[in-house]
Amino acid sequence: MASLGKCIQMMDEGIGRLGATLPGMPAEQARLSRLMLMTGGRLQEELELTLHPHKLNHSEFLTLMILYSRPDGRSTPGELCEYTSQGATNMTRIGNALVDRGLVVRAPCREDRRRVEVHITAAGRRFVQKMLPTLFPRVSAMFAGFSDHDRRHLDRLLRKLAKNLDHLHDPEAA
Amino acid sequence: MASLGKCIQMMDEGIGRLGATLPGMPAEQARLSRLMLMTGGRLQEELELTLHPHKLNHSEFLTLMILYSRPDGRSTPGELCEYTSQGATNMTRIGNALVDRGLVVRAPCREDRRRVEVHITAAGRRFVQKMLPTLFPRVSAMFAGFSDHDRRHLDRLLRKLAKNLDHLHDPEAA
DNA sequence: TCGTTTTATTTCATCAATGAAATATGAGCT
DNA sequence: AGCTCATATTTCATTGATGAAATAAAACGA
Repeated sequence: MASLGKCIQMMDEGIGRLGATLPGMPAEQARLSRLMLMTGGRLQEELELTLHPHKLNHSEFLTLMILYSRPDGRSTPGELCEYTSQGATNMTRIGNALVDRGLVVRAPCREDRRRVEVHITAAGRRFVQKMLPTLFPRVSAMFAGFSDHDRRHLDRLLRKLAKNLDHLHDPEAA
Repeated sequence: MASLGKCIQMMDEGIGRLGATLPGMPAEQARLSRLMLMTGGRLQEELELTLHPHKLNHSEFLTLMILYSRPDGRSTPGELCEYTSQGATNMTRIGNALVDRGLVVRAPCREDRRRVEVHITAAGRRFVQKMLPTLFPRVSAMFAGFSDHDRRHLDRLLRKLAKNLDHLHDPEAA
């Protein structure tokens, strides 16, 4: 696997030559897109690599973390679908996987019995408290050398990009 | 599919509560990781959506673009593997797909006949010249409202992040 | 009560991507 | 010539994810 640095260098040269021959090309924006795709992709690999020993995939991890970080530790499959960008079929599967491991339980919802409530269990909380800190050193290392200023800038720019991406599909939404 | 904005809001609340209960958590770095994962993922979906009508997947597109942007329009499977992060088996498949569509041709390499040279064809060039500009409006829209300053900042910060990610796996490499 | 809608699950079918190992060919060295 | 390494392809298998449609149960409205 080539280093990101190598790939980026390659990309820089390529876009340099491309911009010279294709009139009207937004070269700087294209470069930023590629940078986002490359670093984002590598970051995701990194996360999945770290999750693997804990037998979690990204969706399961995300689902569990949503539940853990909720004040009441619960949600419904429908809501979880929303925030994890998963289909309903998949969310049932994710729920099954987490239930099988005793990390969450399902319970019928009192107010609306069509719904199901997914609760994180005490074992689920313990699991998160053990596994999450193993991510901390890696996350810190990723942003080594970033000043407070850098972090605020990156935060701001990524949110701006996210907003533009939202507009791309639904120009009306906030 | 929930908007990125909604997901980010959710994430902010979650990390806020998490940071309060888990001592030693690098909350700001975690937030940036999530932002990178979310926006990077959405950006990738965006790209693949745009590529789909042209019957290209990401790897095929990348491979074709590398060839197109080379001064001599050629490379070898091995080198292409490097820069696309694909295995050799996959690169053979990608080559087959592009050859079948007449966008590239394979030729034996004169200096080292174990190698194969992959050349972009005239039809391949025409294809790129037609399809690539269809991406321009989207790419521009993604970075709408970004000043030159913003773009330079984002560029710099992403490269810094990329370098850190490289170090994470090979602390010796440049 | 009946019909419609919402919510979740189950069933079934893919589909896409990937990759390890065996194979074929040629380079390079002694 | 004979051995080892490098390069690409082929074969075979798997995994992993994903999702459409049918099903079940309950809310909601006329």
